[in-house]
Amino acid sequence: MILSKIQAIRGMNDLLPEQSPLWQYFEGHIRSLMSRYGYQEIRTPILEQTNLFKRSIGEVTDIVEKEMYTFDDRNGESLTMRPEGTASVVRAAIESGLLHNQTQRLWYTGPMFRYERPQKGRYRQFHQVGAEIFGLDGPDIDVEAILLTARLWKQLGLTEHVTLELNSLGSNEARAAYRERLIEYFSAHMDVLDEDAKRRLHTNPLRILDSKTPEMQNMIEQAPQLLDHLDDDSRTHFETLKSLLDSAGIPYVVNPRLVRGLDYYNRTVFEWTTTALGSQGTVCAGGRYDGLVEQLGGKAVPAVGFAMGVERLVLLLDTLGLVPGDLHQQVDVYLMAFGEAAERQAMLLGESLRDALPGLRLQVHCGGGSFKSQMKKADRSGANIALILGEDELRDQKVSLKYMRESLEQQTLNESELAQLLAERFPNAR
RNA sequence: GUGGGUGUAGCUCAGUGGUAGAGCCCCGGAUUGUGGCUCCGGUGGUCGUGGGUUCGAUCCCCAUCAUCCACCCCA
Repeated sequence: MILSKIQAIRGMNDLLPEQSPLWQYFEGHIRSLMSRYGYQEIRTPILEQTNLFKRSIGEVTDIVEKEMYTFDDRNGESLTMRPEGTASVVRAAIESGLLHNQTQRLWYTGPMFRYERPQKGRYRQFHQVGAEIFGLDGPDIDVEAILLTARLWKQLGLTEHVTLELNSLGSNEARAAYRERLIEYFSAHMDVLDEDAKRRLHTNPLRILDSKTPEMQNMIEQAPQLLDHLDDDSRTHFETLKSLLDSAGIPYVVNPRLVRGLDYYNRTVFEWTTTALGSQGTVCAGGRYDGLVEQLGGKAVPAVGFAMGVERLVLLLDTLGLVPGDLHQQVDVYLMAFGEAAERQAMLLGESLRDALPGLRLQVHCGGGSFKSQMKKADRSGANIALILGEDELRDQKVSLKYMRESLEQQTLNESELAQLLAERFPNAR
């Protein structure tokens, strides 16, 4: 009788051993980078009260309307698996008093959940790395956030493959006023609007500017420009931002149609995009959200942040062949043993080598098998050195050392000679 | 939610209306304690699932599920 197989939930993937070194490589860069800029890690629960996301992301956004994993807890309270990280971080920061008369530079990473049709670079459980900075309202901190991401691209070899797009949404008031003007303008051109545009007219009119429908292009060209309706402060903020980026040597493209999908943004918004991933081209996006803290019940505090999609970036590295070659080599030394007494000895030798060389990646063979089969496993492990503990070695209290990848002669050593040789050979192991 | 492609061995894929094959992987041997190359042998599949047509379906038809890509939207 064959039982039906239980499969992973649609759009939720296992990270298999073959892929994990690449993820660790990426995460390693993130950790050190954040620390180099003085950002502190924050971890928040995956589940939150549903209202948190409704109040922050916006009731009429796609995310809230149809993409959230929402269900009732056993006590009847509505819970939601976080579709993004900012709302939770703001909630936690307010709740713990982190925003009381102080600035904070925070970062986070973890899984996010959105009920969407999966496709390349888009999954129902996906991972983001993000940063949120509170208590600073100048363009200098916006630039810092961008510089941080630019440095990451440089470290990963991605600089030439990504483009920075910039826009300013203005103050919340200016944005609201512009929104009304847009609705007015589009309403006067109802005959040209397609289905999508009509649907969005009163929910997210700014999005209509992004439409690719050919018949609408002329009309969109003539539409009032967001950048022409900025308030003076926002204009100055944006001009300074651009000038700081210029002096830092960071190229960018001003995209007047760049509108983020979440309601809480104001002033600076930016996206890093690539053309190498098909239709999901955004690998990192962020912006300023000066009103959100207050909106979620805190004292008004300016804030800026960004989030990047880990799956997309890992995929990009893979696609572009930017994965370091030695990443998949997971073992330095493979220790084989033949016969019960030697196996017992090998286990002890392994532990003693790990005591002496904490950084050494040593795999001890288990499960017996012929000389040939163990040698084969040593080869497949990727180890540069194989250690052999057989009858002869056991009798002489020695270990044979064989170089698997170089034409160096095999040696027979006692344990202290062995430890010394390995220490020289793997300087980082000590 | 909409559209299209694909589901055959662990993986990558051939194939035919008469119940299946290759390469890789894995195991063993040629080689008593020396891997990679070569050669030989072996394990492994209710051909996604359910129904229909048929004497007979892995193949044709329908449904369903999964997966991929695109739209929408987004990291």
